[in-house]
Amino acid sequence: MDELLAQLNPEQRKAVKVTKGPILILAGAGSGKTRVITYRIAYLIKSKNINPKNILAITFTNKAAGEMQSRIQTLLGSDHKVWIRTFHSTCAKMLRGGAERIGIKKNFAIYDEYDQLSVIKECLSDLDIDAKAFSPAYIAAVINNIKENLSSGSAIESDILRNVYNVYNKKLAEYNALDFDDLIMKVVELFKTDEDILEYYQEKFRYILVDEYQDTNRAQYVLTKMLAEKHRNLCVVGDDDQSIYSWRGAEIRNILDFEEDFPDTTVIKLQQNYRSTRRILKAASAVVSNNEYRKSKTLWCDNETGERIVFFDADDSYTEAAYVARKIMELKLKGVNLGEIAVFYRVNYQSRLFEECFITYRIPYEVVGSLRFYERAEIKNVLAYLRVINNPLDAVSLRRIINVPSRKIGHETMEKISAYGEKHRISVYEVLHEVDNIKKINSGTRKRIKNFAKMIDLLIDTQRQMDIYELALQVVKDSGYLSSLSEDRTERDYIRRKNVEELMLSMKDYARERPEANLNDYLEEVSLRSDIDDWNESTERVNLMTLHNAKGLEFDIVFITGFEDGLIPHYKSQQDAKQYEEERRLLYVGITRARKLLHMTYARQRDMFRAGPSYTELSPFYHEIPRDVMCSGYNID
DNA sequence: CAGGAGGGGCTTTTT
DNA sequence: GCCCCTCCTG
Repeated sequence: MDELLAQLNPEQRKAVKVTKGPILILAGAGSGKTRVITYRIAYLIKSKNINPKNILAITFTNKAAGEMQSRIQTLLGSDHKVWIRTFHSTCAKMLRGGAERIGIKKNFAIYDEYDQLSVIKECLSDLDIDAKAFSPAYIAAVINNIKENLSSGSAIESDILRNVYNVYNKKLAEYNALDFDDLIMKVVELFKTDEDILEYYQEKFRYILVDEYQDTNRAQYVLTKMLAEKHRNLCVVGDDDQSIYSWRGAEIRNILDFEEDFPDTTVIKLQQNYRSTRRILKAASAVVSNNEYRKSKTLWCDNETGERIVFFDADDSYTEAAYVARKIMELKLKGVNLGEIAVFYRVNYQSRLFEECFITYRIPYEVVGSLRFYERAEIKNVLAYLRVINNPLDAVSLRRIINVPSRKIGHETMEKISAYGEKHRISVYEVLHEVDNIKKINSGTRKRIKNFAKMIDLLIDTQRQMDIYELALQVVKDSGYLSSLSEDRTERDYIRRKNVEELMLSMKDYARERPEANLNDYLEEVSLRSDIDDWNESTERVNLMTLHNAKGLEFDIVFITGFEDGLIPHYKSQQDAKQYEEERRLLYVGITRARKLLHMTYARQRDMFRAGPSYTELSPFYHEIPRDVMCSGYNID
């Protein structure tokens, strides 16, 4: 351990060795944060003889959790039992244990954004509200806001919205489902309801560490505080300059006011940057220093001066993409690994132009996110079958698959089924079993419904004898879904079939790696998985991703594209000063990902979907970057 | 009454 | 460019 500690600078060492009481580690970009966190956990176990079971570490993504797991494993040279998870996954696990205490069955489904929108649309149709007057997306934002802040529905002023909120939650309860924010909120509720459970976890997790603390929301903050209250060994790590999730309810306040919440806090600032060149760091610091709302700190470094930041002013977005492609070709010729190159953009749809261009230039690339695998229709369909088998009350999934592939059970029929269920206070799934009582449905349709129900029942019965892969195979065969995809010979169906095959393969891996896991475990993991989790660092491909996804990563060479007013900062963030500052932080995050070389590009014309090309303005943040660290990229020809 | 075809609308970021 | 909704057909 001493050997390890010797590798750290004095501040880092202090961050590892102060194990008692509340600690705030303000870790600037590239200051060796991950190393400090992993060493800290290893130190607790090895030098302080803390039982690994008594440590909880919360990360922002599953990917980060996985990396931390393996790093600690390497440091300790053995298996360990530290809980390293995201907030959502931590809460899901806690709820699997104690949910029944607050009226949730433990096979609850986890609803993602799209499932949530389905439920909201159901509410609107039930309540006869025009979706044009209140858009589902807006309502989702209202609902999430309430839950993220642990506020109550009664705080909603609009009668209509308050009503939707209540009906929405009632439906989730009927479906035995929780949305993302419920996961956190319900655990807080559980802790408030059952002191024994809270005490159990307080006793269990004597040492708590929360990474990316600047991106926690109110609910997560309260949860953390409850857990840490007894032993008070709470270490939070973050950087207010990298807070980029306020739109998801994150409160930068949580990190800025930590010392007020815990007056005896040890504050440690990690301000030496080991990642980027001086010029890159200078640009990043200059940009972010324009923010009012931050803890002041100064990053410094001993690193090389490095190349100037290359700024390219393109006539249009196609030229921009071509510039990036050509620069990448040049780099490749110089022997640069393509995996060390990343292209960042503000919004997902920007990836398309780069993809098209890279294909013509034959540049291998990998897009993180965009068309998210687990959100593709065919994948969601297969998973919906599994979700119904796991939790037949899950009406969103049931509705999704009852007519996929087509069983001639359409909209009208489903309306009748829902109405019947509503009237007799039973679930949709139960209605399927007494469909003969609904005379309004013709006998042919009733027969088809009964066949469907029989198939699901059979799958429910047999699931216990199979692993997840075998079950899914049974599902796609019995349901006729696989053959329906095979029948058509369009390109689209081919891709869908390929995707389903890929899903099946991943299930096979899952079943092999985690033989003890059940269907419930699998579905939970898949529901909480993010794009970045599935991304593997490759040496062969250029990485394309949003600025948000770039957080926590680093690359030798970075392209920040679409450096325009309206994209960076995004036009929807320009009214509000706080949101505007967040856009600046987003840029800061992007710049600080680069180790050696940074390109920034701006397209004077960009196709907006409807009207043809529209003219753009250079980002106002451009003028915040000191002239002397930049140069022009015009000399490409 | 299911389901395909065609028109209109809209695109931030994500656990 | 894609998704959703509507309208029309079978």
